[in-house]
Amino acid sequence: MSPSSTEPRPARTILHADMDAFFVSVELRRRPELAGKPVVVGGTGNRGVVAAASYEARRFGVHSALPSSVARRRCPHAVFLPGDHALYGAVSAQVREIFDRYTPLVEPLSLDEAFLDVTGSQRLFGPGAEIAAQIRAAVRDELDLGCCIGVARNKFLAKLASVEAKPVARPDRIDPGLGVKVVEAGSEQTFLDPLPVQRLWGVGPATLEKLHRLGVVRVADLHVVDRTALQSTLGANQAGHLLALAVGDDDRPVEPEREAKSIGHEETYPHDKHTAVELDRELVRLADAVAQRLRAQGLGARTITMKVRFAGFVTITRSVTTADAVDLAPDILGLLRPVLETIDPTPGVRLLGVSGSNLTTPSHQLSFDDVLDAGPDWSAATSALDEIRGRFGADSIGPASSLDGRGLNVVTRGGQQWGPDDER
DNA sequence: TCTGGGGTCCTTGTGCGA
DNA sequence: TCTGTCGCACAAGGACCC
Repeated sequence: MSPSSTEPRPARTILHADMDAFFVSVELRRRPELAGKPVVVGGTGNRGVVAAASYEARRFGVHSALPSSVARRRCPHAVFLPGDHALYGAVSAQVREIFDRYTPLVEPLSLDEAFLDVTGSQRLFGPGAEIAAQIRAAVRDELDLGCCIGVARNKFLAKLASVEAKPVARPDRIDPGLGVKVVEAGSEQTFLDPLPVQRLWGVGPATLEKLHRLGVVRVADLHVVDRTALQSTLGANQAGHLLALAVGDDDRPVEPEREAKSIGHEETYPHDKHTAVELDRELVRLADAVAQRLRAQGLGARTITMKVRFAGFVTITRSVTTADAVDLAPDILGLLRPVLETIDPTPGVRLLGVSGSNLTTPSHQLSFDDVLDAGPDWSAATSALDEIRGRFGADSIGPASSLDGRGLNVVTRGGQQWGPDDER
């Protein structure tokens, strides 16, 4: 037990801001004629998924992560847009500027969500609910976008509150929602108890199934469940986590700067790949993309992981850990090629991925012995590569062995992030 | 209906040295 | 020398999040 757990914690005021159908709302700013219509942003191919749906599309059961093919069936008259990640990133930065006016403690969760700790801002701007209203007004007036904000004493409650503040699409109408929802001190349990248990952070389909078997359907059920059974079903860690959330306990701080723990790329192909030659070509592109991002952040990876998803959706990962961190594509390839050779591609591979973890500073500085050794100087060649890409764009140059007549680099953010186009 | 891409965190199993 | 155990690091996979 840490000393702090026996002392009363200072009360905090946390906001969770969540943009309304963010990607769709950004698209509507440049295509206002689509306002009021079902609009879906996401993968356009048959293997894509929905990234965002307008509330008009949600009335037909279209939601994020739904396969695009299903979305088209449910709402054939919707307008489907491929998405523009670069634009969303730029608008997200503008939203962030508004948040920054109210507190330096802003923790982005994604392009369209953030936590704000406004505990120290209230003397200047008023209570949390007031700050939330000011932020909403600024986002609406300056950026022509909607957002909902939850206000509570911690991140977990604030996030739940923002969901309660959101508009709701029903088959016959769209309820506009509260916009701002405050969970007042002392009312937390009344707020939590009736909620379905899957609203707790960390309860997905698998955990929900286990909880249902224990008779836990709502948050209130966690107060009376047999704790031994809960622990043996979920493990002590997850059981403790859920019991704490069920009484509204969450002391995680708002962290403005979080360091990445892994950097990776993966790609689903419109048609399965069946040969080692094809997979090797894809591996070259992925390794090059990951290496490029590692170098851009001044990092190297000690662990390199390859992910393979077969036609039947069975997914395996294989990783290699080295003493020295790598940030060059040839080094990553050198580690992964022997692993790839153990994979039988004949059943069909639908996805290949490469990621680096155990991130640290790279260790490819050449020693005198390396220079004497007549091997290729990948470090110098890669620096030149990065410079060319910096000046002429990411597609301007790439490894020749990755060429197959359809472009040089992997599809990165801004491309088909939500699945492949059918023709690719 | 058939499942993206970017991540994080946790659990379990295994190998190894003390 | 053999065996058991403990702690640690790593590998692999699962679950979850947006």
